[in-house]
Amino acid sequence: MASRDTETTLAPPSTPMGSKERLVAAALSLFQAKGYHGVAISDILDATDLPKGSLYHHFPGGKEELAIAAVGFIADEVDARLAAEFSKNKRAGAVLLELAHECVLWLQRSDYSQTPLLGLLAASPGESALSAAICDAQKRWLARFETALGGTDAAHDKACLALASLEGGISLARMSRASDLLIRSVTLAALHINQR
Amino acid sequence: MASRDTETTLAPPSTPMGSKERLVAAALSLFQAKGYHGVAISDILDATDLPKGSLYHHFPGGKEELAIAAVGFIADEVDARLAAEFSKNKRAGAVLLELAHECVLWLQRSDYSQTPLLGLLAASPGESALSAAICDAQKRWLARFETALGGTDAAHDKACLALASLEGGISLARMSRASDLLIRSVTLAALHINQR
DNA sequence: GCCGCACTAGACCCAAAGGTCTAGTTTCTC
DNA sequence: GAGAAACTAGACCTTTGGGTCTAGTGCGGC
Repeated sequence: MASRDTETTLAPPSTPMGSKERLVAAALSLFQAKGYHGVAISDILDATDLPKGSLYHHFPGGKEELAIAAVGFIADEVDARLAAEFSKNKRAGAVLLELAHECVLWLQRSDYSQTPLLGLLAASPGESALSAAICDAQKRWLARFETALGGTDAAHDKACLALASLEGGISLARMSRASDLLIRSVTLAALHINQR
Repeated sequence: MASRDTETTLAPPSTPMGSKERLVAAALSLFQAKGYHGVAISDILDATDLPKGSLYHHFPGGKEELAIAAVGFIADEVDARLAAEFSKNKRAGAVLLELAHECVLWLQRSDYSQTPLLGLLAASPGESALSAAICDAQKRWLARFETALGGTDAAHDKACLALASLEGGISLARMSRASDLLIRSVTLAALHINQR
């Protein structure tokens, strides 16, 4: 799954290939903009110009299965990205800031309608497989930061702050349509994380 | 509106009086748990044991007007709370931590289904009056922290980090059903905020 | 050439969504 | 105690939701 080339953005592939990929890309983008319940199947169909039959062929589980696939996609995307950055021995704070800047671009490009990452998906049906997928994604990202920060208990704390300031900052920025709110919080968090 | 006595919790009033107040309380709680689109009018009606007529009598604007009222309620609540705490000359970090601990209680009491504050509401119809209400609430809270921190530019940054770590931390904690993630990020943020 | 498969196509279905409307009932006010 | 407001009650309507199903289409192997 996700046979991406060496792109570096968090965006869905610019030239979606098969209809399955197109469905995932459109679903991800819509879910990030309006949340799970805010997106109708027909919205996704409209965005992809695909008929219902295709969707239910590729995702017999319907909306939820598609959402899970979308979460899995972005989870892999970010995870791979983090792995790549950390493998260059960059400092955690720098990686965090870089990620934030990319999110800003992403926000601005979509006129603040889309929030990258998982924030909005959280309003998903409780106790479902989808929640589990989201939770899993977050755990993986958290783990990346944690190990990059040394794996100690303090590292765990810092990793939490990193992700929290990112997701929270995105939320702030999105609502106020002001990307500097994201940058401010993440910059400060990065500063703290890099200490010692 | 919100003729609350001297309670100190973020929770809706324990003894809701009129049906209008009950509607707002139930709506707030449901919206915080499942997001705007995740809640059906009938859910709110079920929760309050009120007929449709009552809802549309008090809120002719329907679901959105009710949501705006709910946002206004929590906005006032938190704002008043912040004002009270800061008037005692408490340090901003301490106030933030206190707030976080209350959120933890709130999360645990609702079995991690509810997120206090506005996080989930964000998945609201874009460009609506509701978004404006949410944005306004966030601005007010941000301003409280900012002035309490001295009103400087650095204070603004710190205020952003405070709110971001809170909202982001709640999101992390909720998804993983682990309140320590919230505490960890906020504690670290508070530490940084209190510096200098 | 034709069989089978992966996929497209979209009509169709039922339940639930948000909202309207008209009757009641209560509760003030005078 | 009469009349008007404020509020409750719930039947009803319309649209949209997610999902099913059957028919078709293109394309591979043999």
